[in-house]
Amino acid sequence: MDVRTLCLGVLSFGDSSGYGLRRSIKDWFGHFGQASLGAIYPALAKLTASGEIETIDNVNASLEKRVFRITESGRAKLRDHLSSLSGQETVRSPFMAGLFFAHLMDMDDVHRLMDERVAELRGEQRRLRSLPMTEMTEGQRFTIRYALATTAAGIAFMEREGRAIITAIDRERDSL
Amino acid sequence: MDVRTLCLGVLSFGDSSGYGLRRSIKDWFGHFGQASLGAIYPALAKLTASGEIETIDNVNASLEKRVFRITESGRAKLRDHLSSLSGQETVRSPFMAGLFFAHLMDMDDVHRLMDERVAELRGEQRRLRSLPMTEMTEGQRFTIRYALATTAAGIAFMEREGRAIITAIDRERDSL
DNA sequence: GTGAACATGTAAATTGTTACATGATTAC
DNA sequence: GTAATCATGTAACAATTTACATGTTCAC
Repeated sequence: MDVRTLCLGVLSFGDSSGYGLRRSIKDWFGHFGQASLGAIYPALAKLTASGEIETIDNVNASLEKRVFRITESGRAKLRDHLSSLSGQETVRSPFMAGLFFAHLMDMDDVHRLMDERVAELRGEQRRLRSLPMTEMTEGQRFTIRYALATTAAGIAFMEREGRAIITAIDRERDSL
Repeated sequence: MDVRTLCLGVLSFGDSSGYGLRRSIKDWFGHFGQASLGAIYPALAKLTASGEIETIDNVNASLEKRVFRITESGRAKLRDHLSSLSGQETVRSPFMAGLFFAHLMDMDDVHRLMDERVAELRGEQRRLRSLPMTEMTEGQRFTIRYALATTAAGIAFMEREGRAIITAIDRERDSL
């Protein structure tokens, strides 16, 4: 899902500003997509140009804030995108990349990388658990439970094998 | 990890052609990174220009094949990259995106998406299990076991809740 | 008053995908 | 002979990150 579709997705639940979209994408969609502000604003410009979203009148004149609303045409486009989705997931994991090459790294860096990963996983767990599950659709809850299941598996694995691997890598290095 | 570093990573284990790199990245690194041919060839050109890799003499003259080898400078650069890695992982999951918006989709598409996801997970499991674990370093084995743990959790979740969610979404839709 | 968070936008640079274009080798 | 796989490379296009540039509002 690209940034344009991510924006349409958030807006399908309610109006938002560009800045608000960044928060929403991070908070609600963090487990399946991400977008930075520098990508969101141009995306909103394109969506406006193609009539998929529109700006609604600004109540607060002092604060320069534009609030966007999805149009019927935008909803149709969102539906279109959804029907052509695939089950392929892409993962970019600097953590695993590092460990794959742990034999080339300082032990301190390996250690730091593992600590950071555990912290990330716990943060992700916290984020997912803080989402308002009761107000969500079945599908939304499903994705959160799915993400929680894999996150929990990651944490469990790190707790089970994290400490041991550090000493194992260290031992292995001595023997090489 | 960008494509350049991915290429250096493969080459740190042995010489390879551009085409061979694509296979290796897919087969060994599929759980933490990916690269297409259209990205690999330009990356190799840049790495050659900066002296991080070099072409070695071609045995077979009829087949237009260039074999690359990492240089000492390339190994140093790889080490540099590795020491600045972070624990943050980015996931792009059209599958979860789709389910998050399942209330806007055709039931057929939801069904297909789930089938595709399970097939992907099983394929990933097969790939990971077919890797030559005994010939690997501790760190490499760790990443594979980690990836297998999260993949297994995904499969288990789908088996446990996959069928139920389809009927739940359908029921929910009727009630809206 | 000061720092965090809110708020918008642009631009350079990089990065990457997909498709195009071409041809050899291998296994059936 | 024909399909799959091996093999290289370019180019158009799309997408994205990071940094720059600016200003407001809110809570302490």
